Amino acid sequence: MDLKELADLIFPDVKEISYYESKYPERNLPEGAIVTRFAPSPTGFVHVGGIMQCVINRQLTNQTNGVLLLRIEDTDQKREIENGISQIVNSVHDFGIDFDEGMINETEEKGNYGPYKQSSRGEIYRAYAKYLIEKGRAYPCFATPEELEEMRQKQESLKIRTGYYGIWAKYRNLPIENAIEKIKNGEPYIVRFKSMGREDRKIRHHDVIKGNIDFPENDQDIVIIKADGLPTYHFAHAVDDHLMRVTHVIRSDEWVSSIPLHLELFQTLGFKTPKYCHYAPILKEEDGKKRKISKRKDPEAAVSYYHEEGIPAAAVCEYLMNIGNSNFESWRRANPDKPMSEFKFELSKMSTSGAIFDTVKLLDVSKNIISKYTAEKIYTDSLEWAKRYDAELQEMLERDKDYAIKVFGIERGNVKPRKDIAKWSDIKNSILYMFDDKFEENNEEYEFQKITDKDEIKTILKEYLEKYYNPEDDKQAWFDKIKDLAESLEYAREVKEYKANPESFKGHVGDISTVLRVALTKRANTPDLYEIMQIIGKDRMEKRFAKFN
RNA sequence: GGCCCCUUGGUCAAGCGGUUAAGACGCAGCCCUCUCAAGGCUGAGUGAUGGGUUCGAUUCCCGUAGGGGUCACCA
Repeated sequence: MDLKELADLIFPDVKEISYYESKYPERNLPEGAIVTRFAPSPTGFVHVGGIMQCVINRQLTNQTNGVLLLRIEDTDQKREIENGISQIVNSVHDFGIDFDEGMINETEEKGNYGPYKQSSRGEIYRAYAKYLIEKGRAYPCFATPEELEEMRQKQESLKIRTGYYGIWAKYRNLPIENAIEKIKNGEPYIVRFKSMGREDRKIRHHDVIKGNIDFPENDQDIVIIKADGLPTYHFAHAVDDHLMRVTHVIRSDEWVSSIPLHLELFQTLGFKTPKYCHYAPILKEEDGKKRKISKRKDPEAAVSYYHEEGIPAAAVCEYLMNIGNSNFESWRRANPDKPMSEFKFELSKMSTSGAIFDTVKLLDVSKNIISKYTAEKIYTDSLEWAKRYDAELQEMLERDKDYAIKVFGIERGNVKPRKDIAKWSDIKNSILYMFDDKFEENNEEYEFQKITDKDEIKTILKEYLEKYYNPEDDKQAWFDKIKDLAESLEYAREVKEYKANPESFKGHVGDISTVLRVALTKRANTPDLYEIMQIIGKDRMEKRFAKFN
């Protein structure tokens, strides 16, 4: 009766691990290339934290000519959802990120280090589990869940550490022949790792982001193969990241406490440990306290939020990059036109404490990005958004493409482009008055600011159209004429002039142009009035002004 | 509770023993040949707390408090 026999009994038909070691050889990549992975469970949409991880992973692998792979961690089949994998691939793709290797939909994958779905890797995990049993570093455990629960309660009442370790590891030293007998009798069991660690010994680990961390050694005999035959996260992590030749494990810091375990697992399996990079998750403030941003409670955690609001994916990526490496912001200032991919991301510059997600700042980033777009791109992107979320806007944009592009071209395409759009859901309201039917439907009152006398307004509008407005004028001539009109009606040509002697005038040019602006748009604030008049044209201006006759 | 991590303005943060403690967002004010958006300038606002070490601590050490993570046959 020896370990080999026990191992053969538990895992009769598996390959030697040497088979897998040679099947998945070291990757032939340039010095310093980072191989990393995004490894979600297919339990629903990716959330911002996941996107942030992908943005960072993509940046790092691109800048080192490395590999980014998508591995699906579906070892908990209770939690799976329909089309979970496609949803992940698509939502990440929407942010401009694609994977070099891994799953591409529910069933297909690409790359030479697969399968990339853990539920398809059963025989691999079993091979390594068998190897551990043969080495005497794993063993079958027959404890029932009830037994385990009872043990935990006992430990709690004794105020000692909970878990399956030391004297509490009931089946750790079960004689092999007893184990074999129990298995032959059909008693249910799972496979546990046999830890050689001691809680009273310290280890120091260097995390790429967090720096040195000291922990007690792991001494828990954790489960490596569950009753369903699938591995636990910890075991799959070691086997997969080794076999996929992952160099950097970049994951949220909820995993730091598992580092001692993972280190022992890698060492016992004879694997080279990857570099660990634990980053702090994105937080949300609530009632003065910080907590991890949550898909259920926080709309901005779900990627669908950004689509619905019409915030460009590029803006979200840049904002997340900024959370990752705060020096990105100054790089972006210095390099306004370079693609984000040229920024050199550094893991060691990531913050060790979590950042609260700042939607206001995101909108500022977005505003800057959109300000660099051409009118055509704004047209295309906002139309695409409108098709999904705003039928009215879609109709407005589609009925005359050239006209819509002209509207988006107001104060755009010059050195100092207009910066007033932060998201596509903003634009309908800001261009409504450029469309006659929408302008007519608008029931708001005309809010003339300073000049409210009806006859005065009538005079201004009438005189302006009859004597002053000429569509051929350039902007300077156009403005000079408004000044001429102002002067003729006893308003100051210049605001300063008026301010110096307010009693000598009825008002100033600004008051006159406000009347024109409000009569034309029902808005007191609009972009450049000259351009608006150019686009609307004299005929339509006459119609709008005619209301005051 | 044990173990581990974190703590600079409202938010993101730079700094790595000597600084008037950067910068960005936000906020307030002023300026910019018409209103906005933008831009420019100015301003308010910061190292949780108590001890050390040191000529000198935001920076190093210890304690305290607060916050977070983790202690599953979930990842």
